[in-house]
Amino acid sequence: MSGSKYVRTIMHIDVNSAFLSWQAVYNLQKGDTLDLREIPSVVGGSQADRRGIVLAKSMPAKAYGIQTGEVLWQARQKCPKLVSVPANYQLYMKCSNALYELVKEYSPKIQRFSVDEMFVDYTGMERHFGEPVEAAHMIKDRIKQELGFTVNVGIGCNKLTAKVAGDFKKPDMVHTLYPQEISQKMWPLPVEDLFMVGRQTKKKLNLLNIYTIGQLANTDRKLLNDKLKSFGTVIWCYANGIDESPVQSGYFLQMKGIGNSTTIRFDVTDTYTARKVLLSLTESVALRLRAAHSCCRVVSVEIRNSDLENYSHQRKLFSPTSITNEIYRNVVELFEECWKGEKIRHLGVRVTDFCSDEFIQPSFFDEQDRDKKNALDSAIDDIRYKYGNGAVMRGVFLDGEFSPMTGGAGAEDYPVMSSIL
DNA sequence: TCTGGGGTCCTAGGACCC
DNA sequence: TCTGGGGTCCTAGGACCC
Repeated sequence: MSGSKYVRTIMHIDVNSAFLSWQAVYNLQKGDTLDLREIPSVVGGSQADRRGIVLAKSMPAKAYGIQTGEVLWQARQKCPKLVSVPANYQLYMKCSNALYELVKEYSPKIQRFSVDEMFVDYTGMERHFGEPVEAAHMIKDRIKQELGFTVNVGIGCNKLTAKVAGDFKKPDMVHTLYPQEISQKMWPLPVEDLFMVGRQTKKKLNLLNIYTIGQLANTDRKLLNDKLKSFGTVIWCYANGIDESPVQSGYFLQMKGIGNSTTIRFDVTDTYTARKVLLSLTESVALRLRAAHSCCRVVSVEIRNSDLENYSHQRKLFSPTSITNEIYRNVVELFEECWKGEKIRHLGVRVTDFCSDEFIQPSFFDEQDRDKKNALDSAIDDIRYKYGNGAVMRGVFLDGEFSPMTGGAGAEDYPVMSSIL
């Protein structure tokens, strides 16, 4: 009966060193004899393209003090024989989907939280697959045997505690964090181990003499609310293991925004080149928007300059659209309004504030050939789905300097949440 | 010789309305 | 010449997540 002691049983499944594990499994299947997981190795961006950071690391690489997000040349200084392999996002998406398909057998309520994490509502499933810990081991071992990589499974009675439990000792482990275990298992941890407590928040909390999750849990809630506003209340609740948010199965989740951005191989100093990059980004963003059967009401452009400073400009549209050319026209205007003329390292395009594409009321002021433009876009989309993104491209890309479409996962998009609420 | 790319949510300040 | 106040919308920026 212990499985029904609590109102809910939630599991959090987290792939250990996801990108690196997946790459290792793939390479072994391809016939490689070397297992990347067993040597100091990282999945990293290309240094030549100025994307040289560590995206994922093996356990032996971790032993050298190499961290995710670190620049590659620094990582090499820590470990000269470090092996770096490029990222293959399509492969990772396939692995993620395979994981999802397997876990789906154990509950109808699964929330994909990122490419390598998901929440499973196991409430009421005990009669099919046994007690939570038993089932968690079964799921974990099946993933290892059938898919070839390891995961951690955290079990709690809400998403927050399940996620914290999943972060306990790795790899290939099952942990629980039930209410009566919170003070013993979670409170001694440093406060920055709590979900949503990043560098800035850690600094602020330390100034209040809060160093552990337990100290945060036992701080006056009003004081936190004064110092950190509503966010103070959120993390106070988390520190006390309080979280009522439901596991939301994909169908109910709505994308709030779609964006693509890219770091350019060289600093851009002229409008013509910037426009080409922006067009390439807009093509993928608009394709994804249409694939989601949505229109957007807000368009925004982000610039990162060579000093790594970011700024952005956004605009509310007169009427919603999913037409590539309309989005692009706004993108260009926004860019020209906000660019300060410095060297550009990185550009981004994002659309937000969605509505369904079914019943768009064309405004009187809209261009009259909307239907034709929509038809053109969907014809191009069809060709791209059928023959690949390179099958149709704008004339400006013929010189091959930039890809005609930059970024985006396309048809496999699923909502990703950064907040569990 | 140099820091990615995909997201969500919150807040502050200004404009504008009543 | 006194100088309101609540509410909403829009935009920019920052914090956090993976």
